[in-house]
Amino acid sequence: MTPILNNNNQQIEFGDKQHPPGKTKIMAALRLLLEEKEFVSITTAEIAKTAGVTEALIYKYFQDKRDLLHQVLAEYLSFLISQAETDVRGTKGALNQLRKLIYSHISMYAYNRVFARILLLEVRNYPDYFSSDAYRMVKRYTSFLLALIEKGSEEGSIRSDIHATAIRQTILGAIEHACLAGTIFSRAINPDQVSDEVCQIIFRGIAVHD
Amino acid sequence: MTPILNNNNQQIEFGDKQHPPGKTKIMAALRLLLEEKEFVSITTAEIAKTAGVTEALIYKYFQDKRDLLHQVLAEYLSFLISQAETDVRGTKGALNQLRKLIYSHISMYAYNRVFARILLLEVRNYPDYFSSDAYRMVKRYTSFLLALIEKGSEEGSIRSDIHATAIRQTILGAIEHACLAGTIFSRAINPDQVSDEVCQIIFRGIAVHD
Amino acid sequence: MTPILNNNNQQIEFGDKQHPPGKTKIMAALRLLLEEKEFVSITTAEIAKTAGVTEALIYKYFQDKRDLLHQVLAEYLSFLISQAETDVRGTKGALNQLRKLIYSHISMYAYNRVFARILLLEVRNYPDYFSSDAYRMVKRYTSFLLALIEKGSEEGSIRSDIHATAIRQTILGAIEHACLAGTIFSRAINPDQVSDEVCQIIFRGIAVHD
Amino acid sequence: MTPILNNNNQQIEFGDKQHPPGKTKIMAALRLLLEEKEFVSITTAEIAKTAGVTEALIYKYFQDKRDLLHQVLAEYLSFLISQAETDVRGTKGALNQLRKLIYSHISMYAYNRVFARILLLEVRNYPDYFSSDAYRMVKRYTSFLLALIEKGSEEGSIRSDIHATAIRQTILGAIEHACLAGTIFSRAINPDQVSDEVCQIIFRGIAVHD
DNA sequence: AATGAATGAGAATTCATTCAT
DNA sequence: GATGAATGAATTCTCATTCAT
Repeated sequence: MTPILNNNNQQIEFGDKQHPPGKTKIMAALRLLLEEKEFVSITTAEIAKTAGVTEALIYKYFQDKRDLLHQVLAEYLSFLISQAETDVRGTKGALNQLRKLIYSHISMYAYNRVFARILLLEVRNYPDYFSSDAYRMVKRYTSFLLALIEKGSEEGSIRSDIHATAIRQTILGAIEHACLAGTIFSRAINPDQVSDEVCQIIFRGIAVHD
Repeated sequence: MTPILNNNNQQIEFGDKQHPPGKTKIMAALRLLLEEKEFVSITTAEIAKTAGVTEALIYKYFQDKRDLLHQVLAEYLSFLISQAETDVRGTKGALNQLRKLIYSHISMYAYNRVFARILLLEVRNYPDYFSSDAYRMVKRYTSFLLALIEKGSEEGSIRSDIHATAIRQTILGAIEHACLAGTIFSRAINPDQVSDEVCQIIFRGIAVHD
Repeated sequence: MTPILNNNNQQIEFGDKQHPPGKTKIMAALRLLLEEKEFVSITTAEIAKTAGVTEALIYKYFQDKRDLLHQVLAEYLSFLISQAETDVRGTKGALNQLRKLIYSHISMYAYNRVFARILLLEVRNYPDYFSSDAYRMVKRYTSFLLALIEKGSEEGSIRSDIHATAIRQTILGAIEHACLAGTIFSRAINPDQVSDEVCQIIFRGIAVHD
Repeated sequence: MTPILNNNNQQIEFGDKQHPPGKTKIMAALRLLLEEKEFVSITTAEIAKTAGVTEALIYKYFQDKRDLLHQVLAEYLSFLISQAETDVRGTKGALNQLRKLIYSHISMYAYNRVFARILLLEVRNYPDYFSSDAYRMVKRYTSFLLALIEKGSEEGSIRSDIHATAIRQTILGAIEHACLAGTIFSRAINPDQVSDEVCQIIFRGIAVHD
């Protein structure tokens, strides 16, 4: 089993539990298999066998193998997004909100290695990802992040002499890079430490100011 | 033809011109094809045809298709490394050296899209990359970067209250993320602008200090 | 068609008719093709074409080309074994039973050249045969033969100053060598004559006793 | 190194030492490789590498890969034949001569596993063997054996109511089968024991005579 | 006597995918 | 909601072999 976990390490229940059992089993099977190998070397036969269904059933619920991957990713993203919204609602001040969001984002990778694998390594190489629902959700998430940065600029807590998009880029890059090695080499990621480091650098810079 | 270009957009000549002609043609063919599609959808038949040799010759010079990819990557990396060494030699002060290096790194991606494709998108998903010579060169490059950051800390120009590795991570993450979109969507990357943005944020932070 | 024949030249019906149609066709196709050429020069494409199925189906039912060969062999062996059991049940005295068994064994080769080809020429060179089910059946058969010889020794009809295993070895060697030339050069094997010769020599020896 | 050994475990020197060094090295390389795997899974590239020459050189001295195998076999056979002639010259009485020959034949297999592999497992499946020089040498050897049996019949020491060819068949079959298992599973063959067993059975029969 | 470079042609095997039931 | 049977189409990789030098 590879359930989806929140940043208290608790298993998430999805609202979309209305999946037929076969579909649920297939998605769980792919999640399980992604713990151990890359998507390309997972065959539909393997997925079906792990799920305890026939290969044909995969094509009942998913357009093709990549669509399955994207739907699995979308489930994770829907959680990440609702988490981000909750975070912002429960915090005051753009910088604090940003810090909270960075922490949640890193936690998501830390507790859901499969999510990290998919988003950081598996989907990007193939053009079809960029027209998937999952990608649309990513855009939604990053827009949300951008809006937060812009709000910070207006507030006066975030520098306004740098493009908000450049700031977003750097934050996301820092997060991803910090989690990439852990993901690739299956090493533990410590969300507290990593988010502190990222925030220190991004918020205050590395140069010694005099 | 897809020659390797430096940051003045000039074609690089490799010292290792001692390749047999067939090998050179094969590597050039892969570079050319990578301009237009992902590695997985490039067939060995296509590579051979483009190179004007037979498929079998690929397997004389490369262990398999991925080894070819890694060797192509290694050629780019050998240039990136020598460039980094030159940069540091020609500049004074860790921060300035770092800025120069960031600029060169981004330029390398900007002028050699194929290099960016390979390093940012194609090799990471497959475990065999991490035991390749190319990966060893990447490690060499990042060690070099780390040493530079440590030197900055000693000099007093770079904060020493943050792990040098965390700083490196953030820099590399920022660079990669900044170049990733351009690489994926084949959009131009402006090395001056991108490196300025990255340096502003990383060097000075995003928070308004009072 | 290359059905399996008993020593009255009658076609054998297998109990294991529960094969899916494609699997049956593939096995029949290989039997047919083995009438005319060696296993190595039979391609999977040829097998599929002869069977009227696609090559891929072969790999649905068999692990690889050799596994197909082993499964075809196993079908023959399952018949040989049941034949041997029948022979022994219907005859009295170890020597007579042995003679009957030798006759049946030689008949099996005589009437099923493909079986002879496979067992005497095709499987032995490759180590994987020795971990196949087919090989396990051969062991079962030769154990049965050994038990028969031991019974003869206890009865007093077979010399007990020679290892039963040595006797078995010599009998099997004599049978195989006698059938080998016929198999290789596609010459008819006369079961009556060959089994008489083998039995005369093995049972009574070649030296003139005085 | 895989030299050819006689039945005193001494290394044989061939008269045909006039081979050019490359040819000798290639034949030795094949002998060495055959200690560990089947002929089909030995590649010409491997042979060349082991021999320390280029693949092209193999085709200078041998028509093709199988011709190389046959020439290696022929060297062994030339020794077996001269050994057989020596044996007969030094012994009196057809049965004694036969016994000596059986012993030498088994010793040859016992001390030269590669020879056994080639003759018992590798050459038979392929029709081209039967038009090779090596096969002609085998025929010469078996004719020699047949003549010996016929001489025994005339002498009165060997039964004349059985075809000499049937006797020869049984003897060769017994020897081969006795050595086959040892060859396949790389188990030691004890020439004294095996030849005793074979001779006991073949010479005196297995039935208890009253 | 020997080599470096290159090839032709196949050949097994893989895998996602479909469809009738 | 699910399956058993079968396929199409490709794709990597292998390997013996050749030839100019």
